[in-house]
Amino acid sequence: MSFERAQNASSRADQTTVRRANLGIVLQQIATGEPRSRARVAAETGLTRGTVSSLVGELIELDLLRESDGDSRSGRVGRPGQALELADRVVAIGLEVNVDYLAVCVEDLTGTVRHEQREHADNRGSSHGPVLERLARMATQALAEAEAQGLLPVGAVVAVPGLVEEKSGRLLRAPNLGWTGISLVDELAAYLPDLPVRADNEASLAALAEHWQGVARGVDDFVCVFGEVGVGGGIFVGGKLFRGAHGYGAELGHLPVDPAGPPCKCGARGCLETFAGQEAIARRAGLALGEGGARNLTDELIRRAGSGDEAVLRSLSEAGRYLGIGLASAVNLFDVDVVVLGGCFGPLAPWLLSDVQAVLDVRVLSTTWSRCEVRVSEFGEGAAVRGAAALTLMSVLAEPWLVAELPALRREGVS
Amino acid sequence: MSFERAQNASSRADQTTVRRANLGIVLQQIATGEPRSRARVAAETGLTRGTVSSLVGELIELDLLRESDGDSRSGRVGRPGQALELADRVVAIGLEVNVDYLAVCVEDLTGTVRHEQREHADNRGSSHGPVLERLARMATQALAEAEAQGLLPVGAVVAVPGLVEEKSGRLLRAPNLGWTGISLVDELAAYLPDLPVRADNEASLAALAEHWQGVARGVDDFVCVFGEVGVGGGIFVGGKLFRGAHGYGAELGHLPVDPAGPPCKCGARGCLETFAGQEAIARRAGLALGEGGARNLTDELIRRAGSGDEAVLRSLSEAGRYLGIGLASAVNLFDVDVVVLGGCFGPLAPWLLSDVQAVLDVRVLSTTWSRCEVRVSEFGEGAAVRGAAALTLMSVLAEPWLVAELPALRREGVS
DNA sequence: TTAGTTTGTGCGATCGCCATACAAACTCTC
DNA sequence: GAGAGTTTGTATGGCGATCGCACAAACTAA
Repeated sequence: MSFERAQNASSRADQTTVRRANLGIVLQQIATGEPRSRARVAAETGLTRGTVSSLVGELIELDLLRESDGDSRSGRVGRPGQALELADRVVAIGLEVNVDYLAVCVEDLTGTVRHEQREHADNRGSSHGPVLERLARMATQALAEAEAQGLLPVGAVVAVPGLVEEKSGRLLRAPNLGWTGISLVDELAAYLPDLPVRADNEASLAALAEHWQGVARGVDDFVCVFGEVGVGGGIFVGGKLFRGAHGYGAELGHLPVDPAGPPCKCGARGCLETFAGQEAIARRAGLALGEGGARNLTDELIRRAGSGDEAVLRSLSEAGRYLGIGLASAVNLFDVDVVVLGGCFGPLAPWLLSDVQAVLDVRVLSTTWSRCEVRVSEFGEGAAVRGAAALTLMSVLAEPWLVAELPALRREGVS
Repeated sequence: MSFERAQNASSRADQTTVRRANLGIVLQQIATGEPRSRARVAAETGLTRGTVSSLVGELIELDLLRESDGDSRSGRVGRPGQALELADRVVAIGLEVNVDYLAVCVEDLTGTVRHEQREHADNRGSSHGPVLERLARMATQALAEAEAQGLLPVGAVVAVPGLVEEKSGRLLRAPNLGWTGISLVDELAAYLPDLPVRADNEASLAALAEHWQGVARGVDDFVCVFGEVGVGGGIFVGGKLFRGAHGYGAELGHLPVDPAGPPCKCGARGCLETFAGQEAIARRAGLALGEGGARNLTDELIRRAGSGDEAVLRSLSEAGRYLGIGLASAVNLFDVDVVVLGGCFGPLAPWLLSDVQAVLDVRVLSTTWSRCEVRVSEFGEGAAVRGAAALTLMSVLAEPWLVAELPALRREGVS
């Protein structure tokens, strides 16, 4: 229930609004770059040293900050400042349901992964009840371990390959899982008492992971494409995840890239997904779609491409060109200058990258003054879970006061 | 210099921040729908009646609000409230430079056009100096008339068919005017002392006009396409104009709609503009591109389409289909559910609409639960100027305190 | 005419930031 | 090694803005 983003529908302002905003500003300032003293934060934010002191005090109280113990001999004149850094007690839980695995991870505010687990599971077409129960068991175990270590879990987010209604947390449809209209958040929350649970699209969360800890760190505007069974997309604009009007935006997979192309299961023709999805690449190369699951398919493509299989190489090159076309649409519309290739496009990048880049160089308007840069994700399949954890962590950084409003349970060990 | 949008890079909060936010909230509340009493505003915003009183007092002082003089016999029990409504003294200046005309308009906060002028001019390839001087003369005259009527001009925005750098107000390039690297805002501001001047893309501003007073009034998320010489686009998301990362976004004209299509002057192939721009439609119908200017070309297309010219009808239908494809990209990425056809697509809509709608019905993902609605702009060529004025007016509604910080000149007649 | 209801304003309380002052801790210079 | 100079962090009073409450004003209903 907590961790809703505030201030969207601008509500009345108050002194507490000021306090909250400043708590967030101070925390985010300290979160970026090296540890800082109170005085330096004051200078950088424009707040008074006194005010910063007060804010920092509250943040320390909330276990979000701590004073570094290291000697702070700076060598500069004057009294040395007490360096402040992010505390590592507060953690977020990342969950993921995907076609052929379940995953959970526990990550702290500093970005360190404290626990990670991934279980193979063929969820394609499985009923959702048992799958969610199994995921919840993994989550409960992770929670227990975290609490045994004295960590403070403040929220969980589950990544799913489908459309999620932002507010209710309902999974509208997940074609590759075969699920429709599931009360995803409600069902999971029932297993995880006193922990705020949210759900989101896996591609959006993977994009978040790239921004938080991946190759797009520090980049405020970029577009991600992820090759999975199909093609997913996540877009960052202005340092924030772009979700579209209702939260179903950034659907790169069904961008029209060739109106005369093959039919897509969405009903249209020539969607990007019909050329560049993992299965599409394999099919167009004449490979039989075995039963082995997604991972094996990518491995097979890599193997064949590595050994010079003409059909596969041609299919990959084509996929790269169509990816370029689809990405050009997104890049021109959103006016970003970085593109990230993730999911199966990561390991396949050696055979895609040059085609993608070549098409972008021609089709991106802003190329004339700055070339659109293509980066390759360094996460394997782990991006979405990491992003799921990161969503909570970024919420905490932006709106630290929310942790103060968590269910009593969380605060027991502290006060 | 004023009227920059605040709070983007979240800055430290303050008591004045609270005041400013609440001023904006109260003003916007009163701006939407019917006039309201202070008490009702208080109930709707969550502020206290006392606080609202204080805020309203300041807004009246700034000539942004006034108490309606009309009898407020409501028929309900209790003391009747003093209805508050937007004042009509504060006005904004909209300017437009286009290929074959110059335009200026003066609009007040209530959305009433107080003055409007449009002059034919063949600016294609003209040197920018004399053109801007002529536009400035029109603006000065409009300002003089406004001040003679006791109006208070608070800002001017100029619409141009090209890429504008948001902060500096430099016009990077305007292909159809043949201008490159013009200090648009600086040059105009020199003619208009003490009046904040900004510049923006005509398509974005036209979209703003549709939201402010046009067919997209009350719609917070929509995409506009405008047919001019080429094709321009403007996108609204979350009630705000979407400009992309650097302000050059929403370029619908160069969306790839057919990778094998004809070459575009941007260097790529098969951009939307090569099928659906006014000139492209004419060219594909075999019409000679006469010297008559844009307006005549559209009229000619309408005339021929009306009389059943096969080639023109075919070209229009094709344009409609490609428009549908391009729009589908935008609609899927931004997840909007309304599309507006403007510019020359307005009068041409009878021959475009069904094709556009048909393609969208197939290619828009969310069609399964809500059909994407296509609306036709009711502005003629006037959308951009109106939007230019609206940009200032919407800024004032969102950030009323900026009016208090205007150059002394403006306030002379008041205090 | 009286009771009841709603509106708008005035007053003290509270909260949060700012400006200032001051003690603490360190470097630099003599 | 001592003192001057500098920077840091905390404490205190002032200010601004909202809130809660009380009260007069204005109107309806009986």
